[in-house]
Amino acid sequence: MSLTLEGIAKLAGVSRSTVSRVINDHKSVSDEVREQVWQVIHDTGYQPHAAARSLVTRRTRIIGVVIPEAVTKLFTDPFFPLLLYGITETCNIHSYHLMLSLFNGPVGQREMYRRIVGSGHLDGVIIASAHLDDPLIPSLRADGLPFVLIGRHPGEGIHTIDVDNVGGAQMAVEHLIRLGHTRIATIAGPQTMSHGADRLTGYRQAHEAHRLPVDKRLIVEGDYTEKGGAAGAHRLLPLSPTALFVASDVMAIGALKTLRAAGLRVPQDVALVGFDDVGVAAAVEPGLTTVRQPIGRLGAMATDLLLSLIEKPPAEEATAHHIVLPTRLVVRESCGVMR
Amino acid sequence: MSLTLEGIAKLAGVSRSTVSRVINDHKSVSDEVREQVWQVIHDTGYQPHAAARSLVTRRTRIIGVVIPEAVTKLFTDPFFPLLLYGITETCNIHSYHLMLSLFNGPVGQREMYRRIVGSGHLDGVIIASAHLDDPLIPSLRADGLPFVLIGRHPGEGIHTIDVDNVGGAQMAVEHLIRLGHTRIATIAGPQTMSHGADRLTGYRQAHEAHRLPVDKRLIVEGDYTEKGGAAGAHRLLPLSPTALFVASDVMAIGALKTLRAAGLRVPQDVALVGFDDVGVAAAVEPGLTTVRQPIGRLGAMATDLLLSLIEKPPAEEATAHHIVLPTRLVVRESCGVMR
DNA sequence: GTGAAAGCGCTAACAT
DNA sequence: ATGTTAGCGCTTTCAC
Repeated sequence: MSLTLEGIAKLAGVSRSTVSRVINDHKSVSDEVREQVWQVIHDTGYQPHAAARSLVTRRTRIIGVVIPEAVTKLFTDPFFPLLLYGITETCNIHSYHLMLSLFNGPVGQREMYRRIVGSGHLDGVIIASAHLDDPLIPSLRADGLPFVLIGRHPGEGIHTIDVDNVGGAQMAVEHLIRLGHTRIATIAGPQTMSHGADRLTGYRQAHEAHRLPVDKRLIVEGDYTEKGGAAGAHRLLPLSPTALFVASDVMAIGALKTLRAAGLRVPQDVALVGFDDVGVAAAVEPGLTTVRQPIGRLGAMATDLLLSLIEKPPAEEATAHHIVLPTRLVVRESCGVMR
Repeated sequence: MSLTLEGIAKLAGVSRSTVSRVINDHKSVSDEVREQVWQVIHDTGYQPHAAARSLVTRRTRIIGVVIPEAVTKLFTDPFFPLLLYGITETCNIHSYHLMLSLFNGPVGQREMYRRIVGSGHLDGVIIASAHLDDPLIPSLRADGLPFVLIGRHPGEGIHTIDVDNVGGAQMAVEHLIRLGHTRIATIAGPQTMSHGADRLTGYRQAHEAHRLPVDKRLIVEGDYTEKGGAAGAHRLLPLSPTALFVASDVMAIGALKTLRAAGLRVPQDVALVGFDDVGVAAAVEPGLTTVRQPIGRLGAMATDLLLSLIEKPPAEEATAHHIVLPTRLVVRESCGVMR
């Protein structure tokens, strides 16, 4: 494959420029010549050299996906695989490539960032960090590289896309309220991450909407691990809530185990709703009512948005997109009916 | 960042070549000048343009990771996330980048392959396909692009790396045999994939080693899904095996459910050993004895091997590497002791 | 509609 | 030890 434009040109009996025009689908080439050149290209299996092309077009057709905090999340959570899947699907459709960068937390992040962004490898970046104050974000803005953030962010003019964490949580808790529960506890996620904060907001909004007071003692914060869920449930049990809204899949598993160990039945003794980051909890506990999130679509839409940003750069300071994908409640027996 | 070598050269009062030498750490530059140039580079935050560099060096410092059959596996199986994690770790250490390609099975694979490999984007590729007859492999060999296959492959001269599926399975089954079991059934994986075949081989070898006959009816094939595991167990129950070796994590969960639904206790009625693709089954069922595989290290070592292939191309037809990482048996109560 | 020629930013001989 | 020069393979004016 050390065939170049020049080679094709010779074989087709035309000039480099003509072959280039054919490849890039320019108008001004006679149908006859175009046909012929394509023939040669196909016969030889020629492919233009990406680097050479990038050098002049300043485009690579590569987008980056940056996932900080890989260690902790990647194993436990099928969120990232699904997200990646959605992203690659869309990349495949549009003939883009995907460069994946995983970090182990903030250490060396700054330097990694420079390596990734500074080398000009990327046309744009998807950041899958829900940290509300991620240091990458100001850097990216400064560099003027198109990027889309998965999650929410307080900053201005940042394109974000997220599943509806607030709405999902609210739906879940309202469901419990409608079943008659009034002492609904929650094991929330980390409040420094947007989904953690949002799901708690939803919990609060549900109470407000139904004029139910929020008992702060019924709110504990977990860390999205099974252990955290178990510990959270442990702290909540003495307060004898009748229902429990757990802000993540994996924590729900932990909470379930604690409940069972305490001899409590679900939903007879404690009703339970989880946030289904993708089905782990539901797989373990088929009866679990959960909020379902379209993670694959999230990845796909993030990519679509990014590509549109890349291909038609928005007019100076056009307003940023903030896409929110609806979540839905999958009701199963774990909520029971309040006796 | 539209600063170029030329710019740095001017600022430092030297020529392009000198700056280039400094960047590429060539010997022949006076310490004084070298120092000075680095200063300017740091001050300006200059980074060489990757495409321009690649165009002349014919190196991109990007490796590809190709995962066919993404749809089916990616969700269910934490194998890929862990593998990716190991790979990125190693890439980070060596300042390589990772391009991820996921396919949905063979459709369009050929064309995707050309896009990925033909464009010259990649210095090498890791193929995470255990299909014994993956069509990518001959193509890659023909192209002369360095690649490492995760899994096993019948072809000559192919660098492969895998966890010890045969040994792990054999260890697991021998453990059951030592506990006194003689009717050990297995739910095997797909026999068209190397790990599927290998784990069954291990099962057979364990029997041979202990001069135990293999009852073919006790071997059923699953598809690595929970459903497949449940169905497999269902087919095996009438044959009343005293022990069960399940060739995958997820299938073990399915099998467990079937056993329970049938009112059978583990290990009292049926002893169980699983193949822990990463802990899903063990998480669900903490008492489950499993074969543990070092998937993260698998990714890391695959990358190390690939990079060494890239950086010092082996002498014409040096013998290929076939690395096998040991697995170990994590014994928990699910094996019980044969009464 | 087509070709000739100028570069994109870098590295690597080749001079000095 | 440093500068000069010639490309790497492509796109893109600019002529014709």
